[in-house]
Amino acid sequence: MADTVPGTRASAPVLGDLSPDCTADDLATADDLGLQLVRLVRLTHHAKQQFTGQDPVERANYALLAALTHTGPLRANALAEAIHADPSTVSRQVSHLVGLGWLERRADPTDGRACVLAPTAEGHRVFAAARAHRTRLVLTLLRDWPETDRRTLVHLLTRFNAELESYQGEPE
Amino acid sequence: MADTVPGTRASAPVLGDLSPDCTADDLATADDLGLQLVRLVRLTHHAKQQFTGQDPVERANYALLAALTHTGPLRANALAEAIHADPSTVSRQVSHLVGLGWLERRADPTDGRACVLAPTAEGHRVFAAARAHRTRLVLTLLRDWPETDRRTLVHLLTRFNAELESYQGEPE
DNA sequence: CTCCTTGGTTGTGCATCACAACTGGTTGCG
DNA sequence: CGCAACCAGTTGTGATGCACAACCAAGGAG
Repeated sequence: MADTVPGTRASAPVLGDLSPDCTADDLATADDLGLQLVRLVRLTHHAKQQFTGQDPVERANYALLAALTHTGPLRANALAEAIHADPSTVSRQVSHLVGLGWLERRADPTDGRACVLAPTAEGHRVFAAARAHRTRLVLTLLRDWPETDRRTLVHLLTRFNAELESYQGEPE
Repeated sequence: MADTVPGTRASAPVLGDLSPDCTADDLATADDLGLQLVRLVRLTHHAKQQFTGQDPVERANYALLAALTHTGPLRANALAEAIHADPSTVSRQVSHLVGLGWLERRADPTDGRACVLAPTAEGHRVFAAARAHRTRLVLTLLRDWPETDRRTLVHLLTRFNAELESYQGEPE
């Protein structure tokens, strides 16, 4: 599936100067991984598109609730940073979720201007339901996989995410 | 990193009715995978954001070129289907790429109204460069990984993509 | 009291994309 | 031959999601 088209891959000429100390196999692996990552993003995007409307928790809102349930209550700016989003974006989404009654603004006792954000009981419930829905989908997709493979994928993907995340902190 | 917040996971009560024949471990794995997938999408999205402008090949254009170099020349509709996008979107993007001289419209000999799309030499060159750039990034991210792990990740991710893709064809 | 810092919100504009309506070439049937 | 159904592709329109920047408001230092 990778390099059936001549002149396309051009590994040697184009990629040859990437790093002196990596083999052609290394390059091929990295190249494939890039390919699959792009494909995954496309596929998930498309999947989200299809489920729009039927799932009550929109994608972005989901990220907010997930972050808050993971780390506990956060201030708006901290939340924005946690999900790698702009504070303005988070602000609007928070307003929305507060309007739905899924999120609660509590005054920070230590700083009057700050708001600490936390999911309400209803927020927790809705989020858990959405999460279950997602998990159900994953289970369906992986129904024929041996458990070890699933675990391995999770493990490697987690590590990859960590690499990516830390890289974004210091691109150098 | 997963379930440190009590009351959040709620695997047993919430996810208990997913499938009778899967263990709690299965659930936890699937749940984690869902989490990591969402995280990955977010991270890659953010990364794209940062590189916007410096990379000459925009994300969508990249997908077009990738599909064409993979499968060979395609008609517009076939291309749209290949990348899971709307024909209208593809049409505009194609116009853009043709304007840049990276894509070529050839009349289909078998059907006068159809256009077969193929990258130009320059298109191939630009795409290869972008691809090399991406590969370089992946190599950097995985520089400390053993090669076997990289291979395993690619393998499992490819399979996962295949599952997802075929699932989208027939959601039932 | 004043100025500066900091947390958060709103204004504005851009980019992406899908749905739907439309144009024009193609083929089949009377 | 000519009209009708059809199909490939394009354009109009609107929705969405997001970031940058300007803007308020609440501390805190002097």
